[in-house]
Amino acid sequence: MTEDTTGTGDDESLAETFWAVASRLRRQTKESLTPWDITPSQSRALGVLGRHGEVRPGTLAEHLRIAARSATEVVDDLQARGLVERRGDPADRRATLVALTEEGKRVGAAIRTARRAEADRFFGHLNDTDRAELARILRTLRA
Amino acid sequence: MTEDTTGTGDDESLAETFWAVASRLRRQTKESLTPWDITPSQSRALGVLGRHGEVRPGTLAEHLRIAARSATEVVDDLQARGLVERRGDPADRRATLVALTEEGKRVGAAIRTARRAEADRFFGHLNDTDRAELARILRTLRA
DNA sequence: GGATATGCTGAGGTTACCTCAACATGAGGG
DNA sequence: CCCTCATGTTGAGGTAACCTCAGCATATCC
Repeated sequence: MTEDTTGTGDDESLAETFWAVASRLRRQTKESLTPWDITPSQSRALGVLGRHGEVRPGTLAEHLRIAARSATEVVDDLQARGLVERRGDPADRRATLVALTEEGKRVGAAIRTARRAEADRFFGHLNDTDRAELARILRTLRA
Repeated sequence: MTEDTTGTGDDESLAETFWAVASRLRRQTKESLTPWDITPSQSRALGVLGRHGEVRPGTLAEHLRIAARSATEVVDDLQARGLVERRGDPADRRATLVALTEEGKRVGAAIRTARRAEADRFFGHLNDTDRAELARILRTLRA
């Protein structure tokens, strides 16, 4: 009853396996970003900005599913690297709008390409059917 | 070629979706452990110890897929909570063996039960087929 | 126009990792 | 037997990515 004693396989549950995969993906993602000296969370923010144009920090936070305060931090870092800029929101003087700079757009596009290649490498071990299945199942779980 | 523009779904890639799910799972896992004041990584270590009996920190690190130094840290925390103890390895005086205390075994078992329930809640939105598919696909990716 | 809500950010904390280097011990060669 | 080299653990110090709580400015509504 002591379940697997099959050498190296160290999974007990779906969750364990999930985390092992997550860990692997995180490492690889991080590595694929080294040319730009950008962290994964910064790159995710660039992605959102690329897709949505200028947004307020709070909105960015929602898209990234993190606390508003944490979005401020990511924006700080990106701004320090000259990839985004803050403008006052004309509609609400409490608020700020975050937008990509020209450099930010260029880097964002380059990263998108690289990430796609990286994802292909990572998820490329799967055939098309499995990849589609995985996507579908994950979307269910995301809700 | 700009793929989805389908409203609220903020996914660009499989990877994005994956991380959204990971984030959700992490929060839920963390919450389910609050009764014991144990962090997720500590609980993973307890799991390994429960399955493998006494192991050296280095071995523990391999199972957890982290650096040896990081395993030391986890063991420190567990020891401070009285859940594991260190014994000298009689076979090699450089080495240490980490083993569960009685309390550690009890807590480990309780956590295992709770985690199973939590995983059921999380992955329970899936039907059996999807759950099996997910497990299979993740195992492929873990390699 | 005064209470209350909203948007952002400073301060400070946490978790889970990492690397690098020190130190003790083990193991093999000469 | 001693010397070199490998191995196991840990101290020191660092990082990314989050968090909460409190403060300030502005907006909104009665």
